[in-house]
Amino acid sequence: MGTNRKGPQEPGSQLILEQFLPYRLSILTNTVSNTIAREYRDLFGLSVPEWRIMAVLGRFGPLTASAACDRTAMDKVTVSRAVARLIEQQLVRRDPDRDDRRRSILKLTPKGVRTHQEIVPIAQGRETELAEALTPSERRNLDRLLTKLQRRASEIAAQEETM
Amino acid sequence: MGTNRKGPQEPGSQLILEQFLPYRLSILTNTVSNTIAREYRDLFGLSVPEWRIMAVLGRFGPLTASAACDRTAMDKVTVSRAVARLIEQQLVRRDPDRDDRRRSILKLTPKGVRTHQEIVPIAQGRETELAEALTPSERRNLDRLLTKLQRRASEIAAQEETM
DNA sequence: TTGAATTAGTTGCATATGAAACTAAAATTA
DNA sequence: TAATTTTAGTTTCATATGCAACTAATTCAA
Repeated sequence: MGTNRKGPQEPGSQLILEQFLPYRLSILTNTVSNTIAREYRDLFGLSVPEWRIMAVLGRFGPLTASAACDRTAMDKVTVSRAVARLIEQQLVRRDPDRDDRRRSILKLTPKGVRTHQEIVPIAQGRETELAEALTPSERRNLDRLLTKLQRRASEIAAQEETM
Repeated sequence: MGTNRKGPQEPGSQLILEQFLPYRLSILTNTVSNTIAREYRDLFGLSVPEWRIMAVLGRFGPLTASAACDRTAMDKVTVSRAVARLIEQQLVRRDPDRDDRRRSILKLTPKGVRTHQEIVPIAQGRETELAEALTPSERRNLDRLLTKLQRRASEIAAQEETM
């Protein structure tokens, strides 16, 4: 309001979509994700959830499905289906957990390890290409800002949940 | 590489998912979008694409569907379906364009204007709540960084397209 | 113990999505 | 002006998603 220009059909307050943070984040993320998703699909036949599972298994070794959920912040349904396809493609193996038979242990197969090794540099290359739009100090800054925003966004989401 | 610690199953280079920019953007955006989407749905029965169409029509007045695509960066299919539902709900009116009969002109109905006026402050409130995680100077900074990243991301996407 | 509540993970269902094919109108070219 | 190409927008179809219900195993409590 205040000095805010009034819009063509709108006597009250304006929303300047192109400056609206949730919108800008969404556009940026979609631009980035779509590019990357296409590349993973074309080169490796992997979806983003599938690739994320590979990434956490590659980094943190054998994990249960729920640990993979935590690590990737993906829904358990999403993880369950991604894992099913990875097993089909023989990139991941599932062994029952002896101690708790509800669980199973997921790990990369040798083929999975090889694929993972191929993808990582490509993923890093894309990230570098993107991050090169910023100076090193800007990058550190972005890092801090994203951390703060994520913390706040999670708070808001959690709060909303209990209403 | 270099001093990079080697992971449990991975002799080569590592990808630290929780520091990987595309991943972080995706988590943040999903956290924000899901919260907002739930609110729009619960309060107004609108999906995110629907709300975005309302927002650009509220801000930029009567538009064709393809202008709405450009303004929202959404797919024409998404726009077409969102518009169809908005017309059903009598929030948007579609009039044929006299000059070019392939086109039609979309505008908010009076009811649509009222709904828009109700939503804008809520949307702004959420954004404020989120942005309050940052100081004013951090916000300006974020703004700049997002602009730079978006420009680069679009470049990469466009380049990829022609390959 | 044994019955109730929790947790791990999968499946069913209803909705969302986007690529590709399509219809209709307009612009371009021959 | 007729044939071709392009553009606006919709529909179709195949896939993705996520909630809710489910199964099976485990933990908790009486």
